[in-house]
Amino acid sequence: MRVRPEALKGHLDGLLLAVLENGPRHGYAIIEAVRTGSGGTFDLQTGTVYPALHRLERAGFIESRWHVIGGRRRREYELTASGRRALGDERAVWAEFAGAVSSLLGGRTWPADAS
Amino acid sequence: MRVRPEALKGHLDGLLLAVLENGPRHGYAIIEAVRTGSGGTFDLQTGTVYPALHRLERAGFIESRWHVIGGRRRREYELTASGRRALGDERAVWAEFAGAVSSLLGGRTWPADAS
DNA sequence: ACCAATAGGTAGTGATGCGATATGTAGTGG
DNA sequence: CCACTACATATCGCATCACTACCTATTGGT
Repeated sequence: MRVRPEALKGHLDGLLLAVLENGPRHGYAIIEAVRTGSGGTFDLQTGTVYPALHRLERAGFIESRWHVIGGRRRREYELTASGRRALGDERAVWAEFAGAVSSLLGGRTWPADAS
Repeated sequence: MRVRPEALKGHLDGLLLAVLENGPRHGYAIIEAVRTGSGGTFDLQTGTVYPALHRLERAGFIESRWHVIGGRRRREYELTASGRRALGDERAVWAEFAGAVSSLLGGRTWPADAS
């Protein structure tokens, strides 16, 4: 993780949903997709991802099916229709959040220096 | 707060430092600057800001001085040199973080750059 | 006298990502 | 046959940190 760990709080679910938008994946593959897709910025721990996946499944945003491939059990997660809507919401939230932070952080000294 | 509260985690300090870059402010004024500067997205509570300011002061990123203006006590916070460096770090961290999230979320909802 | 706005503050809570740890299979090197 | 590594899933306790709720106090308007 090249950024402070807490920074991800509140944004993880959206990332996981976005990865699953490109087709079903199992946990390990999701971790890799996030790592490569973020250019190495996010290197999630399994203790981060699996609880998050269970949470998303309880919320009805993803569904899972067990597979056994080469004697190795895999649980594949897939976006539900509800999850697709949630992803849309996440994108809107992110756009507003990122816009607000960027405007404050990068914002050149706006003239509202009221005194 | 128009975004989920947890979303701010890990990014608040940078916003406060950025506001103080435009000159010393007291707590209430900081809250207003964040609200207007974020276009209303971030409406911070006093219980959010004051502990954060104390934390930043303990870390040496800001300094405070008491004033009494019209019988009302105000505590004005000011960026230190160390805080200015920290703000630079925060900006770099935010750029990397936002880039990674945007790249994963895919939605090209967020302006590519300035220029 | 009362009340809203301003101004500063603390305590407790809850959500959640992380580190550590456990379990198990499959393949490789010695 | 054993050690080791990579793959794969899972759980638990911890620490962080913003939030809610609450408190005190002054000013100025009604």
